[in-house]
Formats: sequence, C-alpha cells, structure tokens
Amino acid sequence: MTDKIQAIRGMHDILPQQTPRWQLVETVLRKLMATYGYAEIRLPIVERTELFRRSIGEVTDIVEKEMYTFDDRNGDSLTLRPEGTAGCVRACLEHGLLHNQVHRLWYVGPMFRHERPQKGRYRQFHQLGVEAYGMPGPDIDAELILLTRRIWRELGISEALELQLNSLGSLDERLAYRHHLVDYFGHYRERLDEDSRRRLETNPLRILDSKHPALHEIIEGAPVLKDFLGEQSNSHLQGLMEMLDAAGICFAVNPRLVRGLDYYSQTVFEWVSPRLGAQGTVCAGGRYDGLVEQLGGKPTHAIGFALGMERLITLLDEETEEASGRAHCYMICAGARAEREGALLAERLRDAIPHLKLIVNCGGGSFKSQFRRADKSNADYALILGDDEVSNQAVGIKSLRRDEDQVVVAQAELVSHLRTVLTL
RNA sequence: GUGGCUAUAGCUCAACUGGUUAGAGCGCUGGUUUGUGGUACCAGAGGUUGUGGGUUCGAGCCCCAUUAGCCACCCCA
Repeated sequence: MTDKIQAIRGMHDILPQQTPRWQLVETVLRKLMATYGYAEIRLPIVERTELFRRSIGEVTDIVEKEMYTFDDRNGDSLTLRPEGTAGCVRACLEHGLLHNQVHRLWYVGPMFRHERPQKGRYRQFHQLGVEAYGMPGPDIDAELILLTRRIWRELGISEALELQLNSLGSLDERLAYRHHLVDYFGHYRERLDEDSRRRLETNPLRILDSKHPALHEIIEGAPVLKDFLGEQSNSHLQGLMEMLDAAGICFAVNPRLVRGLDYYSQTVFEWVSPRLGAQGTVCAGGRYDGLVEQLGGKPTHAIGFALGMERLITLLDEETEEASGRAHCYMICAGARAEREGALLAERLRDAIPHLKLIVNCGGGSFKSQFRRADKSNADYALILGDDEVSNQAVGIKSLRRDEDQVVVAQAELVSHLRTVLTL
C-alpha cells in the first residue's frame, strides 16, 4: 500500500463507462468539421519551449508558472504543449502552408498546464482546436461561431451555453488603451488588492475582470476599450454582429472579456455555461492576426478557438442518457469441448458478418453464471454451446430481451439465421 | 501558487461523547435448479479506515505531517 502508484495529480483516467460519451463527441466533431470543409492536422505534443514563450507571451501565467518544461538529452528545452495554436502555426510555417493560401484546420488532443486541479480544470486536459488562416473576416469569424453553435445543437446542449463577444482592437489600439488603463489604475494603487497590483504590471486588462468587490467602483470608472477602437476595428465588430443577428444567434457584448493569451486581437469570443461553476468557459477563441508574423512568417490573417472536451462532456453528462455500446450476441460455452469449438465458431461468424459484435464467454462457469454474464453484457441474444449442441453441430439461440422461443439452429445455418434476426 | 472542506469494501454510505473480532445496500462469486439470465431466497469473497508519525490503558474518531479529491481565489478550455 505504501508504494502504491497512482495517477499524476490532475491527470485522469477516462474509464470504460465514460468512453462512449467521448466517442460520441469525437464522432460529432469529426463529422461537423468535414461538413464545413475543415481538414484535420495532427501535431506533436512536445515542442521547443521557445515556441510557447514567443507566442503565448512571456508574462502570462501559462508561461511563467504552468508549463511542463524539461531538458531533452541534448540540452534543448522542451515543453508539453499548454495549448494548440502555437504548434499549429509552427507546423504551417514549417511546411509552407501559409503562402497566400487559405486553410481551415482542426485537431484534438491533450494539453498540459500545471495548475491547481479543480472541477473542469485538469493538468492534462483535452481540447478541440480549430484554426482558419488567410481570411481577414468578419465572415470567417462568423463561420467559426456558427460552427460552434452547430456543435451544441448536434449534442443537444444549446440551452446550457451563452455566447459573449468583444473586440480587442488592433495591437496598436490595445497598447494605447493599456497605457491609459495603467495610468488610471495607477492613481488608485493604494486601493487595489494584491492580485490587481501585480496585474498592473503583467496584464492590466485583467483587472477589469476582477471579482474583488472593493474594486467594483474603480472598475466602473475605468476607461473603456471600445473608445480606443478605430474605424476599422469598429466596423469589423459591427459586421460580425450583423451576421450573428442575421443567423439568429444570441450574444452579449462583454467589454470586459479579455483573453489570457497575448496573441489575440480584434474579435474574441467565449461560450460560457453557468452550470460549470467557476470553470464555466467551454469554448473560447479569437483572432490572432499578428502571431504568424511574430513567429517568423509573413503577416497572415488568422482566427481560431479551443474547446474544452472535459467541460463539454460534463455538460453532456447532465443533459443526455448514456449510450451503451451493447453486443449483439454472448456465446455461452459449457464444457471443454464447447470452449474449444466455441472460439473457432465465433471466428467463423466474425469472418462472415463483419459488423457482428460478439462476446465469447471465457473463464468457464456454470450455465447459470454464464447466462448471468450474458444478461449483464446487455447482449440481445445468447448463443448456447453445450455438449449436446457440439455433438449435433448445432447452436441454441435465446433472446435475452424479447419474449421469443429458444431455438436450435444447425451451425451451417447460423450465419444466415443471425443475419435475419439481427438485421445485419 | 493562496484559503476552506473532505478521505471507511469495486461503488454509495453507517459506526452514539475515543471502548470488544469496523457494518449495510448495490456490485462480484457460488448455490437453491449437477443445461438457462432478468425477480426471489441462501451463502461466500472483498478493509493495515488514503499514507506516515504522535497522544492514550485503548484511535476510524483527537493532534501533526504527507498524498489525493472537492469548493472558492488566481488562471483558463
């Protein structure tokens, strides 16, 4: 017991009871990505540390204290990816996908951040990432949001999610605003809490988001980003809102919506669920027109979002019944001869009926206990193989779910019989 | 990283203010029926009470440490 090995804190096993939900979500996502013309890209889980430092931002929490970083044997500093966009841009640059081209890409997989675990927040978690390159928007901005809405619809959780929207403006506009904000909050330095004083240096826009009650009044009087947006930024946002209106999407403009990663600009959005407690953001993203250039490419329009799979699946747990992947048949083999012949018969059935889901009893047991297992397996039919059946080259077939008579079928006719009753 | 709550069988939970061999339901295995599941009945297996120390005649219960989970902050998907 003392040397019991357990999973790393914040990294969880996804057990068989949960995997059908994951598969359902993955199937829906895969299908919808294809219908919008997005192509899958598969990326390494480890990248050079430098990539994340340069893209996410040196002073962000992620880079400062949340990355799993280690030295490779040759001395390179590597990092388990804390998010997907940086690696995606790196791959596109490396393979020349961004030379005046348009790309719609997606990926799923684990991300790693060393945070204090909590519901909806894990050290290894999974994201769907969607990225679109080469399009200035706001049409593509709207497309991504429409795509996410369709995901919620398809999964039956539309009611659980609310869309928030904001514009961070261009880099210049945001920098100008940032200066004014630092100025403003600087006057109230004494009244700021410790966190906010720190953020004054690192990410002053974050102060606007503070939940500290004493700051409410100060925040109310703070300069508003919207006033710093130029005509281009304003019309971009305006255009997006018009498209969302036309598509019947409800949203709230949240002037305090600020994304945590440095590379965002212009459109940012977030789908939030009030049911998930403090970690309510299920899906969030925005435009990052400057990042490609920042990583050594030509200036390239880009926008993307990330969707937290665990959070999405938590919502699903509350909304939907479990879809169990039940077997068609459970083969009961009583006696040594039946066990030998049963295994071979099962293989012949699998050859003949590729979609057949068939469980063969292993580990012996009385007829009674084997029937119990057959029932527990949720299979529709029990295939019964005992001494009598083996001697007669036959199989007993009993429905476990419907009130049908048990029949005995010659093994030679078993395939066609099963095809008929199972409609395969 | 900060603060608070929690940890007993595979799961959900009991065990009065510290007092005999830590119980129940579900699940699992076997049986009632030596070839028939689901309902019923009977029996069995399964615990160093998260881990390590301490206090005490005696600790599941009190104290300390540690690990993990939950909640909030922070952060974010």
